[in-house]
Amino acid sequence: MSPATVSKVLRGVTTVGADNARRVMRAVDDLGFRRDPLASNLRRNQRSIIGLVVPDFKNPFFGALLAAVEDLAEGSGYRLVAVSSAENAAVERRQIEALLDWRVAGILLIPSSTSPSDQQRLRSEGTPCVIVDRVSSDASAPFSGVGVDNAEACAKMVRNFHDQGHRSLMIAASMPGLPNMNERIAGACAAARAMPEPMETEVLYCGPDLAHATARVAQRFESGAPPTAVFALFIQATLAVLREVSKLGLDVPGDISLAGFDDFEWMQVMHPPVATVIQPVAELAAAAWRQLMRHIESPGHMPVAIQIPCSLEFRGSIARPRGKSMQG
Amino acid sequence: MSPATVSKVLRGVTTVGADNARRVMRAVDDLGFRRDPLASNLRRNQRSIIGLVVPDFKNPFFGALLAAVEDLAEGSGYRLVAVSSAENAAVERRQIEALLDWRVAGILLIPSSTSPSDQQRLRSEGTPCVIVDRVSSDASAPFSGVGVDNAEACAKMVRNFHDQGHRSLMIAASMPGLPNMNERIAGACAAARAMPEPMETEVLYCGPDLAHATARVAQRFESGAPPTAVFALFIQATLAVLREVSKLGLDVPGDISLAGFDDFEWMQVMHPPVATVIQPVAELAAAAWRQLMRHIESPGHMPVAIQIPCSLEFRGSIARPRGKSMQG
DNA sequence: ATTCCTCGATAAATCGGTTTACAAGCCACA
DNA sequence: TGTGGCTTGTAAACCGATTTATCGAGGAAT
Repeated sequence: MSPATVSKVLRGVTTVGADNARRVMRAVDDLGFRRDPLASNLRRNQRSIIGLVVPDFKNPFFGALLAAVEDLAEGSGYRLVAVSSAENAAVERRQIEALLDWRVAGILLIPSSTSPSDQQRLRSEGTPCVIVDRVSSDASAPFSGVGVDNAEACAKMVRNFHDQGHRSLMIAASMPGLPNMNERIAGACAAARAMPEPMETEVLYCGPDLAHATARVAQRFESGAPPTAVFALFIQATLAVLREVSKLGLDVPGDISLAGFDDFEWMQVMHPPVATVIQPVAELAAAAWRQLMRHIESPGHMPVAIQIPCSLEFRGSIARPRGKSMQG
Repeated sequence: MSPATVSKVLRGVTTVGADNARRVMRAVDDLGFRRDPLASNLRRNQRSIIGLVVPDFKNPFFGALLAAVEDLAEGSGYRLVAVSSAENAAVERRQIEALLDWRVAGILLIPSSTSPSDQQRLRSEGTPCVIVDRVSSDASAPFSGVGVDNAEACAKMVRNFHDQGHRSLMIAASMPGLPNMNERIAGACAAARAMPEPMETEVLYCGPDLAHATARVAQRFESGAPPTAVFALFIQATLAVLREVSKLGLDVPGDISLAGFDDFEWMQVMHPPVATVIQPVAELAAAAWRQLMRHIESPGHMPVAIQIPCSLEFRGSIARPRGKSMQG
């Protein structure tokens, strides 16, 4: 029995006799033979691995994205290899190099570095790639991007603050530079400016992690009159605000109304539950996957930019500020 | 210039002339040549991939474990491929099969299925494997296990409840069957029985996810007198208890004291902050990695069981029950 | 009965890199 | 000068699969 015949049977090619096929199958069962998909890919020169670069495995938002993409990969006969860039440009570069070494069929990248030169270099490698979530709105971007409509979602949230009577808003962002963060800030500020009654807005950059965020928020709250509303644009800012507010003995939403970003399970368990912008993780993953498949199947495809709308959950952490009646 | 020479240079073999080595390096730089580690492994018959099977990417505890293991892998020249079993025995089996197809050098498994037959089958494949976190205390286990000292940690927590004056304790577990969950329950119950004054303990099985847990906890709280203390043994139970307690207008810790398991960022932000058992993720990952390396390097190695102690954080969610003075 | 055609099975080349075996070059020593 | 040891470079086999080309057997047609 020749290896070619075995290979045919295992791939389900029909040009093999029924009795011979049965013999092969039995031998496979008996010997516990498993074919090596890596060796197979080597010969076929057709790759079946998709790389996913995530900034932080500990963030359940990225965890959910990872789980969704893994499902899609399995459904399309691909295997997913997820790596973390640890929010670090150097690590990200190294991880992408490693994926390239593996000859992945494509890369889904949630960038942690903002440097466009890195993306240009990746572009020149020729491996299909789609930028996810942290999409730069730059029209000359080398890759397709799939993100959410950050500006519109934030505008809606700001309008809600305004309609509830808030006139002073603090926007708690992470660091300058992340494209989606910039969109959120811009969307929120633009909406505030467009309101019939002016809203005083300030942007507080809170740094990359909970420790920095807590320090920055504490510093801000100690240094002057706190705003009546806080819009925390990422999870650590939400946590930092909650911590500092409770430390100062302030009441949510009595003294300060709060909105967050992303829907984490604990948000609904707080009292009051935390209002938030919900990014549709499954749709995000599905759209990103679709784009990547398209780029893999037709390599000449032009990059496109896709924005998916978010939904908003107005929960108990937002209320009218003290002293504002329903009329005012 | 022959491929063999190039290969030698790239692997850093010394039997190649300095001038020739320089020529190769320059050509590599110019052509952007990258060697394929997969093809390399194929020929060397020496695998450099470690598989990690995790029950749920959305749980930050597993996310942290994944990040820690990824670091260790990179440090040892291995590449990590993380897959999710979605808390589902069939998916877990499929994922393990896939890793075996890849000829991984070893597997770190956080089991979601409790069936020992699956582990026996895996054992017979010969691929080194270490069970992490959900370790069965069974001495005849086919693999080394690295977990935490669940029983002792839970006993300490129960002792603290007792010393604070609590005499009725509800233990909120996930589902019967998970080994670490059983250890936690057993440790807590044994400690309760061993107290000088008797503690009334009940075990509530809450199911796999937040929806089930919320329903079960709600049902329990509606059906009879609530306990003065709740020990939630997994995150969804903690969240469910917090939600139901707040829905019923009860006060933590005034009406009910609460302790959780694992340290999530939001726990310190709640008011009161949630007391909890902290599993040392980094140590867990390091010990598991060490064991796996040992099994890979010396295949005949006997399985061992390692337990790492946890630390406890007694936070504001635990207090003396109402009506209990400091004296008793 | 011979030729042609089709179908199923096998041999051999291939993917990208490693390894073994061997040949060539150089120097020293008798 | 011839032989032996040592270094350096190359040819060829190989890892586990797939693919192409080839080949033989059997049936239909002449």
